[in-house]
Amino acid sequence: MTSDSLDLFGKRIDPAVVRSVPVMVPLPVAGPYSYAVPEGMAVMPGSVVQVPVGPRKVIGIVWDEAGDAVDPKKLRPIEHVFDCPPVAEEMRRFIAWVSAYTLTPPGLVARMAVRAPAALEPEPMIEGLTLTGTVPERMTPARKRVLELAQDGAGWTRLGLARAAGVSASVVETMMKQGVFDTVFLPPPPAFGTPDPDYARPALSPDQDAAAEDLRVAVAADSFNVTLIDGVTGSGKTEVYFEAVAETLARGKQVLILLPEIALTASFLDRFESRFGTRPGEWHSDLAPRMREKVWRQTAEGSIRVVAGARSALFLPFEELGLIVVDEEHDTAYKQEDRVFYNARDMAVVRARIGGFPAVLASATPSVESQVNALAGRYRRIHLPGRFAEAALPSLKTVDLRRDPPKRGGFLSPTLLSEIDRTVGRGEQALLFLNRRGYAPLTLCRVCGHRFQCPNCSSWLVEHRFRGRLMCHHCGHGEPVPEACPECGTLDHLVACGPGVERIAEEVEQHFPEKRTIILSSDMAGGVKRLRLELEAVANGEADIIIGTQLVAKGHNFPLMTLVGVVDADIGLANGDPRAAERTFQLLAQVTGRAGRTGLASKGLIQTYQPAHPVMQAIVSGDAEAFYDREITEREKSGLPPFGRLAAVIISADNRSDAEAHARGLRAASPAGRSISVLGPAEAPLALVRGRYRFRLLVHGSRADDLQTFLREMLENGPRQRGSVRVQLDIDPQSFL
DNA sequence: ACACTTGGCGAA
DNA sequence: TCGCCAAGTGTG
Repeated sequence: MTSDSLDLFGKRIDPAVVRSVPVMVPLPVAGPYSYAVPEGMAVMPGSVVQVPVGPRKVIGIVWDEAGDAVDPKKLRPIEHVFDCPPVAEEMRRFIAWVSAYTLTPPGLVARMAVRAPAALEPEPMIEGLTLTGTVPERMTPARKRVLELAQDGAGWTRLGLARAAGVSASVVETMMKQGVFDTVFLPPPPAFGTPDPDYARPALSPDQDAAAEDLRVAVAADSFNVTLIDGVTGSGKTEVYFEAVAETLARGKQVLILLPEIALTASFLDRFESRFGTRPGEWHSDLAPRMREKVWRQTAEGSIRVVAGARSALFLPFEELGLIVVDEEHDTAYKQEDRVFYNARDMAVVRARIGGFPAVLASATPSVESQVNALAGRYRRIHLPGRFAEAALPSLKTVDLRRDPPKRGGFLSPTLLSEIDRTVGRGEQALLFLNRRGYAPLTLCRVCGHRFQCPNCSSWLVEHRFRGRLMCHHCGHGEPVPEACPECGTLDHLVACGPGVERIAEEVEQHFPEKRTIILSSDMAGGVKRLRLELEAVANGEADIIIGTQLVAKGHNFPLMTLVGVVDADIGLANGDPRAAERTFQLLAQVTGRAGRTGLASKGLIQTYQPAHPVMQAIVSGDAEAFYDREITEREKSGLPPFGRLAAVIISADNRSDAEAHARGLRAASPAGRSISVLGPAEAPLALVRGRYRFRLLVHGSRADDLQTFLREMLENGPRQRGSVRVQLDIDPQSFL
């Protein structure tokens, strides 16, 4: 090969005449790479292709604009164009926007849109049968039945026909051999039925009907708008936004319903089915690979009209999306905190804006930022005033733990215990809520005071008595509970401090030994499947007293539940998180909302040391508006999100001392009023989880060269992308509208 | 992201 | 001097 010709496809070609296209490859690089298009290959922007990168092959998307220019001699050919609909222009713009906003290399965002590799080729055709007109050599009753069924036409498979006729497969086989049937190839049947907007129109209350009409208007406008719909749990938000879904379907467009942790909300699929006559397409992380492919493909081809999915469903290749609903919009599960950092609720709004269609955010306890957007008029607001039909709101009271303390060694106050007694005595269910897994959140040695700490991340190890282990809830580290203190060697002097759900269960069993007690905790053995079964068992009344963590706050319906006791409402109020009050309010409102859904009179008792705290006041009085107003004012005062400017930077480097050195330089360069914190790789995620920082920076030690310049520039001009440095905005409600 | 190369350090 | 592993580099 001479230096100025290119050995492409075995022919020498003048590089000047090789056609090349930009291809977005799934690598953390600044832009698309250029590839040669072999003669006879047809590609267009959006085509999904296989290209070589170094020694491996990757899936890429043909892009619109070229990246950095490259020496034509380096061009390598596209190896394959997948036989699937090209990634739509809307989706490509969305990918580019998300990349810029989250400061993630575009290739890594693009990768999320083509993550069902086998779906890129058409689904294999199914072998079907048609009648040839030939009659069987001997007519038997079985053969006759088969023939009769086959008359009515299309789409029989060998097995399906045999089964429908009630004969064995060999009957059909023999008939085929005799030439009665021809085999034809049929397209595979759609994995999901077509939802019918008129299947079961619900009976709505006047309030709900007005809200539904309001949403229908928003959908009918056929343009970008955002509606925030709120109302207490049980007020019928789902029924109302289903009407927006129906309207969109009637207009021939597809719908995406985002749900947090869909794996656990089977009841949602049932509700959808009873309204629309069929289940929606499902999309979440533990979907079987085969189903994943089907859903991806059929969403792209338009045979799936509605997808209910977790946050990653935002990147599905809808053919003609016309509405996104974000249910439980306040839920933190919408934040993806690895690789590409994004909040699916915000990106859903962006997706809608790019597509020019409406978005609906629904929650009984909206996030403060959505509240702000509604108040500022950027979002339309629909409020559902009360519960529907006979369902009464629980009457809520605080229990002042200072005046009404539990017995020594216990965590349940006499007031709460006697209320549990009364409730289960009537054959109803009581839920005790405590957002702490395990037995005790801290273990120490009574002799020397040694506290068990995680070797990786400096948080306390949580005792799990069932498993006999000490676990780190932050990084997953676990070790057996030792018999002797590792510090002073004393035997049997370890003491558990504070309650976890296991310990509350122990206390409950002491008081109510004859009652059926169950713990519902996300880390119980048996995983998601078992948990789903247990939730169902509880709903069917197979337990009297339920002790649950956070997950019981999430949308499950327990018809017999008439008492909710919050064991310690103050958890999480004093952890330095600027959103602590908001989170606590949401959690308490959601968990107390579990009671009384089917009309039985119900109660909520909230144990707290701070009955005068604004959160407790708001919960007990039901005055959410006042609480939000206060929260917003507080944030304005403190300059915290969503109103603040850059508050802090976390540097997480492989090498802590490198990070410190960078930070020293940065502090010198930083404009006044902006603080910078440096945390090592282990501490940074913990601080982020606690929400103390608005900005994060993950710096990979080996690529830190540009860090100094990058950060200085960012502090002065706002975020930009550079190298492999990644920055995430926590919340900034104005910047994406 | 991932495969490959480089360079620093401990054992031979 | 070798061999190993962490750090660094390039991919079209």
